[in-house]
Amino acid sequence: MNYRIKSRIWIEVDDKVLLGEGRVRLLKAIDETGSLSKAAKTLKMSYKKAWTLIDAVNKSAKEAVIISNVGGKNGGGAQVTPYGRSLIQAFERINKNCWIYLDKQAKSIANI
Amino acid sequence: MNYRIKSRIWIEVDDKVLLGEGRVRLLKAIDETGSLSKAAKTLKMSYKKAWTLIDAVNKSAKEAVIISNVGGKNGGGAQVTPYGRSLIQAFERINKNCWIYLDKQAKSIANI
DNA sequence: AAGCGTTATATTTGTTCGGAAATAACGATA
DNA sequence: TATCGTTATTTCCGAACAAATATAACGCTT
Repeated sequence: MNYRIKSRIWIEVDDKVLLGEGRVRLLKAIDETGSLSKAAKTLKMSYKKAWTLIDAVNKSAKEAVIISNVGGKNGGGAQVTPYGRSLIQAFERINKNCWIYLDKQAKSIANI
Repeated sequence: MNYRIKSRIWIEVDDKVLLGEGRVRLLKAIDETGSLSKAAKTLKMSYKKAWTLIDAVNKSAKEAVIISNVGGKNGGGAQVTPYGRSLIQAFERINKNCWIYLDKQAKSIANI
């Protein structure tokens, strides 16, 4: 049979979700655009959803993952901290390796 | 930091979900009780939800995962096929190994 | 033929979730 | 001080999802 094994992984701290696939995607978009609203637009998600996700990240993280500035030049913006970037990097590396492992496992059960 | 990496995996066939954690739990309960309604009761889920899950499994599977008998002695019942059992076994093995892998990875990022 | 316990299915009711929109707050800039 | 574009937050509504309820179908058992 032609099986495929899919997965969702996420990082928790103190039983609270810190980072999942959606949040990582959003953080990367923020890193590229420098703004929460622009990031939401490029991901075709509502500003509210983006804000809610970031709010949850901030409530779980013990160290700042993004810093946001309200008002000021161009109205403000948001930036991913170096800590945030290293988390993103770690997540993506682990996630990719997980896929590779599961693809291998899928082949191993192709005969059943 | 004290990170934990959690996961959800599922098996797809032709882009349709065949088995996930919930369905495996249900199938195991059916295997133990010999009945869909009894399985639903032990898992504290509504009969309808259980039936919907099994219906989805049947629609995705090319080979029978469970066989159900309606009417007759004791009103009928449901049984997991040998194919279903081997799928359950494979799922649980792969899932467990996935956890082990992710726990290892969590330790590897404890310093960030 | 009636009763029973099950699978199978439809219908209704409740609950949660996400999007849309409106509004406030903010601080550089002009 | 007025403007601007952003972050921050609330309210409302509909849709999607889950649960509860009701009912049909079925075939052994008595």
